[in-house]
Amino acid sequence: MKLSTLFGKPSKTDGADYKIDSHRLLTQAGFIRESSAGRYYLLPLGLKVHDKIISIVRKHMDAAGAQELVMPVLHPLELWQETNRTTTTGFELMKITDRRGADFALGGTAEEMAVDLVRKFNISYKDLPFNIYQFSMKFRDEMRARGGLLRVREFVMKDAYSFSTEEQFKDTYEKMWDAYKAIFAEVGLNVDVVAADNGYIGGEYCHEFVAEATAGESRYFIDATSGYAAHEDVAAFKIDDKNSSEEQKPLQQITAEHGPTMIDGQAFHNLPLWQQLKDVLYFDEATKRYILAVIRGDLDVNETKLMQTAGAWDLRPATEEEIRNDLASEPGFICPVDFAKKGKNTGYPVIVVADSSLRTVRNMYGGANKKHLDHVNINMGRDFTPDVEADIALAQPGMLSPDGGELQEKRGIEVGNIFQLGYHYSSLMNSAEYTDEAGQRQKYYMGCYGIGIGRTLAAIVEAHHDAKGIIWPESIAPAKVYLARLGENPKVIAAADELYKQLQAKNIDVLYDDRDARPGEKFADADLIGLPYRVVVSEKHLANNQFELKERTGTDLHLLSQTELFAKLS
RNA sequence: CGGGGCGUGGCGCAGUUGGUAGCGCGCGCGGUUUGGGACCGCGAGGUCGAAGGUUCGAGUCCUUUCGCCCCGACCA
Repeated sequence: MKLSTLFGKPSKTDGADYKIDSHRLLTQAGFIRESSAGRYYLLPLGLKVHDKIISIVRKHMDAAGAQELVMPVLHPLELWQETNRTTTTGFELMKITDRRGADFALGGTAEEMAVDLVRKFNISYKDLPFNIYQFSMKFRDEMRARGGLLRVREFVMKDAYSFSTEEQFKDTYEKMWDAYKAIFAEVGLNVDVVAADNGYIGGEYCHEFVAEATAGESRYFIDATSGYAAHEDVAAFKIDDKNSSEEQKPLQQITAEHGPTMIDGQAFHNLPLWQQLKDVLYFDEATKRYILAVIRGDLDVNETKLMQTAGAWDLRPATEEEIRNDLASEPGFICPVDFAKKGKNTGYPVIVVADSSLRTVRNMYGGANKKHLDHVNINMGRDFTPDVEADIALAQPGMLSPDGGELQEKRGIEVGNIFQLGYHYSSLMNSAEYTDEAGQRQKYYMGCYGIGIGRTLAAIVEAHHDAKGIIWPESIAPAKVYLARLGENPKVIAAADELYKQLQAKNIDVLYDDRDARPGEKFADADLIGLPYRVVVSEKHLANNQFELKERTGTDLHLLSQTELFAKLS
């Protein structure tokens, strides 16, 4: 590669719109260019890195026994209808119609396609387990693209789908876990493996591989002493007892002229926040139910946990009109004691979900479903009985993990995940079965495993850069050596040209800066592009038959003979 | 989708009470330079996001619309 003819040269100026280092550096150094929001051109340098990441992923997937194939990008829409995912995906499905009027979804993930392929082969237990994967462009009509390559609308994903019996699954899942650890280690990323919510993909448990980064969007908690790690959506914690041994006092209603916030209530009663009963009313559009979440006043409702326990899909806060007119209560004074069982006008049912924290507190205070009327000495079980009692609370930094250590909050980039899908898809789709030893048809047990290649690339830059530019780990650098010649002395040019040829002959990837540019510009671009080694050919050192070598990570300049140079680089 | 901001050469920006578009970087050519982003000269490059309107006249005023960025609800 010669820089003089490279398409996509580095640029001195940067745009003002880049908020994230990887976005700015990758653009400035000539790796990517934006097309429209969330859609990027991958330029020659960027593609080299992208390809290297893919090779590493492929190597470890193959080693784990997975088999690569390619699926169509356009998915017959009937398949998505078969699993009811045309409306329930977390991302907007993009659709397209061909000339005959057949509807397709632009693939954003491919569980249905994988099942559809497998069921065409009428498999038996002898074929299990197996794992098939592909690298392909995924389309997601994200509500908001952001952060350069961190969150885009089109990206290459490695997606794998495993098929097995339930007994075999654990081994497959662990193999993928190990493969992912190896992949991210090899590309230079430290990742935390965190328990996460499986969302629209279905299934019962999953893990995200998160590269710690301030620019990341995922918030998660870890307990450094035990290794417990969980996304904030699912993070569990030990609940501290407050006054559960206190004697239950008689329930009372009192006039309470105060505003609608928690703070107003606390100030009025002059009691601790934890003794207040927090009530949050939601409506689930998917199942047409009101969900009243009740929790200790010092905690917040975790909507992901709430949706899981209540079986809700499409949760939104109830409006003031619904609270007043349909449920005969009052914003700021909602209380599960004598709360409506269903909407007066709509008839929609109400279910009350109580957080486990309410077991730790007695004689709570809270509203009485009328403006300026409060209850005191509310006790769960005596004064109201929830329909469901579960952990629906958001973890907070400093709380104790289920293992007893302190929870630390971290931020990171989710670069991969592994899902247990279980029988989710094989139950929803027809003929998703194999024949067992006894000749009986059985549903197979599935898992799926994704890695975003572009996001991984961006995460690597987030983790490896300085004020001057990118610092590529050697495993995925677009080339190993940045060769710069200084000045236009014919002897220097000849020597540099010769060195370039010899490096290529020895299969050392080299980017040759053969431009007629000043030294400062070449050094600046070398730092910006961030190859592991910089070799300089100059009049000054050529007189002694020496070349200068510098590592991107260091500041020392080494003067070496050509033999020494090759020894160092190969 | 809700809230905020912005659209003027490739990039970053200026453009006053409406009067027919300019600066820096970059790019091309010539020259002087050459160890941390040099300098001189010449030059190319813009339907001012789009459509409609007001006006003798619109980058500027009005309406509509499209795109982009940031914050929030989502995810590889």
